[in-house]
Amino acid sequence: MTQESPLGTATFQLGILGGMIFEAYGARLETIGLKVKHVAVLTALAEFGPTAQQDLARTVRVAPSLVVLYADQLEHLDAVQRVRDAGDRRRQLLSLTPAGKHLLAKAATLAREVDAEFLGALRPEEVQGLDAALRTLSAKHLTVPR
Amino acid sequence: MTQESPLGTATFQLGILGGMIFEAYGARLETIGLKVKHVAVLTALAEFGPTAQQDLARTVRVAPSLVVLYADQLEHLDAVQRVRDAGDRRRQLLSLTPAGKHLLAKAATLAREVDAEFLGALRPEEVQGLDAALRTLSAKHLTVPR
DNA sequence: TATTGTTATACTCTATAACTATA
DNA sequence: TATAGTTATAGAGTATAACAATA
Repeated sequence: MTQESPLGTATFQLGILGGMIFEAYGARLETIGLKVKHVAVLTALAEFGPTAQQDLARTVRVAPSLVVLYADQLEHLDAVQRVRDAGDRRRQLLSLTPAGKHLLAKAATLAREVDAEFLGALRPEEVQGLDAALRTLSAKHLTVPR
Repeated sequence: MTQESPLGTATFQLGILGGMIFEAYGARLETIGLKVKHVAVLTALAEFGPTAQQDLARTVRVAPSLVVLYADQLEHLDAVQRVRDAGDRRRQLLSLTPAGKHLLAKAATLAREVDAEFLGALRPEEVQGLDAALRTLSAKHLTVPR
């Protein structure tokens, strides 16, 4: 029998749950003046070290002009520094400041709070199953496009 | 040791993966003239039967004015009908037409294609684990607010 | 007076394209 | 001439508030 509704698909459920989770996360991030995209930028910098804005645009999958905006706002919060690349003076390398690392740690704490809130309904073995699947999916899909 | 990045949290991974999945799903839905929100409305109608637009707004968690827009567009596709509630003539009941059911079935097929594409990297037991967790989470969070 | 659906308006987010400075 | 970053502009999406019809 053909399934006549998308309700039971992983696509539909992951999409909707992901949206709800980011909504909840965004609400908590407001308390430290960040949005989810800011956290994505900070996370990329922590992961890859100082990075040119153009490269960051590919990593976070947003237009280069948006990276300018996020960088401006994060610089305003003293979370990142722009440093001219000595070798190629067109490039601005973004790097995390100590305040930025601190902010990222706070963002991580808030994310774990949302984890607890949303995953609280799961039994331990379900949490394990979810984590295992997410690990594999992240390794496959959360990569940096070239 | 405190985890200094949100990268490993379920919140971060579910949010980003959910966004990527809906992006891929949206691209496929274009081929049948729908967006994800349209599918959400159609799914709700299939699940709950003819529904007033105000109630639909709560179910799909969007502003009532947006339901008007989606209903207009879906009516244009002959996917839904507006019928005045005889008992309360202020209410417009939205109901699925045969064409709407057909469209929803197509949307379900496309969702399963995205499932296959994204979950293809998972081993069978990981798929099982993910499905079990999603089922529980959907039961908890994908409910209709009162 | 309250509620349903609708319309009008405004705001947020983001993409595209033009501009500048370096290469 | 090509590329990195920036700025300007425009479009999509959505929320808020005002309005009309019905209760």
